[in-house]
Amino acid sequence: MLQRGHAYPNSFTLAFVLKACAVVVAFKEGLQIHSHVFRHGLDLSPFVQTGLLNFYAKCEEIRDARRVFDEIPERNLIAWSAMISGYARIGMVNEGLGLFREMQKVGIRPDEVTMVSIISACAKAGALDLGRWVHAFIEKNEIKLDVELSTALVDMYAKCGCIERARELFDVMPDRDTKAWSSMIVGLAIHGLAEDALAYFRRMEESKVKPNHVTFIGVLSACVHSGLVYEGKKYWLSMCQCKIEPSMEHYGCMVDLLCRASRIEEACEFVEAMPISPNSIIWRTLLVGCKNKGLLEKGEFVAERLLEVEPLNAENHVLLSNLYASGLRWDKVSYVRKRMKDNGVKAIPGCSSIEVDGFLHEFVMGDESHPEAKEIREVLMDVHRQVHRAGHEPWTSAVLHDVGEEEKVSALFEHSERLAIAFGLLKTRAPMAIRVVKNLRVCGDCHEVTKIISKLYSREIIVRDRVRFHRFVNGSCSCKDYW
DNA sequence: ATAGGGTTAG
Repeated sequence: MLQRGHAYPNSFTLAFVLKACAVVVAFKEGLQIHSHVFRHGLDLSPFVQTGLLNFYAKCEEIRDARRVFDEIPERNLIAWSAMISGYARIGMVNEGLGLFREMQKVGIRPDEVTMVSIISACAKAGALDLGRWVHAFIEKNEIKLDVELSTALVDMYAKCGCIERARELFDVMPDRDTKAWSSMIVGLAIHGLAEDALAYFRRMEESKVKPNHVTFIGVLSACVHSGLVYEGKKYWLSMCQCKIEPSMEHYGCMVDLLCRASRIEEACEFVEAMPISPNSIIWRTLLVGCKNKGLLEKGEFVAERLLEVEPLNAENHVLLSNLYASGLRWDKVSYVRKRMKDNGVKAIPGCSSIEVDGFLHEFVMGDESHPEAKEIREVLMDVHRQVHRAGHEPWTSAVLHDVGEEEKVSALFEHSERLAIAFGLLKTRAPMAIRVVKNLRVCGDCHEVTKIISKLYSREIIVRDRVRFHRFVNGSCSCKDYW
C-alpha cells in the first residue's frame, strides 16, 4: 500500500496492522508501525493508542506498554483493561491489582473483560482469599459471567486448591468451549484426580467440543500423576489421530510418565526418537528419573546433554551432584561442585509463598527463622513417617494397581521431603499436596488443609506480617518493593 | 470497517 502509493493508511489501517502484530508477536514490525504512527500524527486515535498498548503488552514489553498507557490523556475502560491484562500476563500481579484499584478511584467501572485479567492474576498468585473477594465483587456488581470469565474462575479456584468449587462453577456453565473444558481437565489433573479428569474428557467428546493441544496436556498429565502408563500411551495415539502435532510439553508428559513408572530405558528411547530437539526440561525430567533409580551411567550421559543445552542453571549441576551422592560417589560430587565454582554457577535457594488467612507465608530453603519452625518440622516428620509406613518407595505402575485410591495419590511422592519441595517450588502442585494430606486424614475442610499445607510448605519459613499483606492486597506497593 | 479477556509438560 505504501510502496504503490494507492492510499495513505489511516487510523483504521494502523489499528488493524497493530492487532496483527500483537497476535503473531511480531515485535520488529510493530516497532515500524509505531514509528509510522508517530510520523503521521495518528497517535491521537484511541483505537491506535490501545492498539499500540496491546501490541507491547502481547510482546511482553511491559515498560513500553506502560509508557504508551501513561501518555494516553483520556484513558478509557479498554486502555485500563489492556494494561491490567499486560501485567497479569507476565505475572506482575501486584501491579495489575494496583491498576485495578486506581481505575476504580478515577471512576471507571470494570466489566467482564477487566475481571478476567484480575481473576487470572489471582490464579497466578495462588491468592485464594483475594480471588474469593473478587468473585464476590463480580456478583455484587452484576458483571456478566460469560464463558471467558467462568473459565478464568474455574482455573483460579483449581489453582488455589478448591477443586470442588471449580467443579461446581464449571458444572453450571451454560456453554463450554474447548478452553473451558481444558481448564477443568487440567485442574483435576493437577489435583491428582485422574479418573475425574478422564471422565470429563469423555464428557467433552460426547458434547462434540473438539480437544486441542492444551486439553491433551491435561489428559496426559492426569495419566502421569496416577501412573496410568497404558492409558497415557492410548491418549497419545488418539491425540495424533486428532491431527494434533505433539509439542515439547506433550513429549515432556510422556517422558515423565515413563520415568515415574521406572521405565527409564523406554523414556530414553522415546527421547532419542523425538523429531524435535529436546529442551532442558525433557533432559532434566530424564535426569530426575535416573537419580531416583540410582542409574549412575545413564544419568551421567543425560546430564551431559542437559548441560550442553543449559550450562548456567545451577539446578542442573545440583541434580548431577545429588545423583553421585545417592551412589556415594563423593569424589564425583566434589568434582561437580568444583566445576560449578569454576564456571561461576551459583545456586540460589528455592523460594515460594502462600497466602493463608490474610498472611503471606514466604518460604526459603534452609531458612529457620519461622517462629513455629520446630512444630512445622514435627508435622513434616509425621507425614514423612506416614508416607514411608505406607511403603511408598520409588513406585511403579504395578504397585498402583495393588493399592487403593487413597494410597494412589500419596504414592506420587516418594517421601515427604519431595512433597514439601514439590509444592514449595511449584504453586500449581499445591492442590495435589493438599490431597495427599487429606488422604493421610490430617484434616478435612479445604481451607483448613491449606493451613496445614502452609506449615509443610518448605524447609522453613519467614512469615510476613498482616500489614504488609494488606498492602499487597490493596496493590499499593509494587512487586519490587514488596520483595 | 476499527480496541481489552480464559486453558499449556518438569
